[in-house]
Amino acid sequence: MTIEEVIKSTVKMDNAKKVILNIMYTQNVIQDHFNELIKPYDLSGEQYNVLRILRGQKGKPANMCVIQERMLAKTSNTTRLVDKLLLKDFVTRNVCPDNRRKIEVSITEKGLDVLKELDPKVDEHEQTFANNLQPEELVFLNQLLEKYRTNK
Amino acid sequence: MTIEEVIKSTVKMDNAKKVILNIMYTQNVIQDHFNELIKPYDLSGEQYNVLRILRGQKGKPANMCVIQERMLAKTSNTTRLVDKLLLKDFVTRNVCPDNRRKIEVSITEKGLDVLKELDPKVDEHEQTFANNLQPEELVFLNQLLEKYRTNK
DNA sequence: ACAAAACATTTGTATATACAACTATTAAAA
DNA sequence: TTTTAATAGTTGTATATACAAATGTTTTGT
Repeated sequence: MTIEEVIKSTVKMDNAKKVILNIMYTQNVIQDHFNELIKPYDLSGEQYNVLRILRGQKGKPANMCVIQERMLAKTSNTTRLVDKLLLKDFVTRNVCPDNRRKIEVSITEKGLDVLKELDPKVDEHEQTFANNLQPEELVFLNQLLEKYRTNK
Repeated sequence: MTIEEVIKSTVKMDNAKKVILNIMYTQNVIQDHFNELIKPYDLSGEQYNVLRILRGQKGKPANMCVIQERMLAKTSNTTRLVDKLLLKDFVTRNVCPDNRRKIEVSITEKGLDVLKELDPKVDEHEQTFANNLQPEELVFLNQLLEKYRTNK
């Protein structure tokens, strides 16, 4: 389905406009698909993202600002995302003893278990889309997107 | 900047994962850039989107469900978006005389004026990104994204 | 040592997203 | 014709996004 069909556009668009819409819409499609996947786990997409970042720390706790800078949506409100994860016992939160401005956030066993259970489903989610392209096309798509973002 | 640099990833990712992150992140970058652009106009991105759809009707009013299906984010709450636009006198809203379940939404002169003022800035926004690619690359990027979405 | 600046995080407010429940109206079935 | 089902839109609740202001802590400058 072309982007014109998706938004039922009557007028002709130039490629600059089409690319923007295609990226915005594709992101929406991916996100909707992913939300279906994690819905039974009482997690939002961004909460999942935070858990992934914490697991990536390999035992080392992460400060709020470290989490922030590793997230895709740079304007997310990390405090409140961590609040939600705390309520579900997926993370712990402690004041850093060396610098009391900082907060140390760590993923719990329970959090790791949820991620482990989700791992194969997330892989499948990624593959479902990726399978539509040839391996070389995937590489090229990454290159084009990175080039498209130059200086932004 | 590669997507690994953006999220400061330490571990190696396969291309299926990279593409998802690249699309999600690129969408974020585009949106942040666009939000900067419309901030002075007291419009959100989705509100702007609704106005664009209404202008595309060329005088003919649009029902709520028509607006809904033309939006990129298919789960947006059209009622409340139109509410906000009404408060700013950018649209009118009337019950459809033929079918009282339906609502007819139209863009006002004031709404058209805002769009007209924004048009060159939006074009520039689109070009800023598009200029990073060659014309053929733009075409190819569109094709890859559309193929990537196959059956979704 | 003290004030000012920088830093890390939290809180408040408005809007948006996601989704389920609800109301009203029209169309279809019995 | 009365009930049932389908359709169109609204409202409620929880979460997320965007951004500014506020709080508390540490660092820097004098």
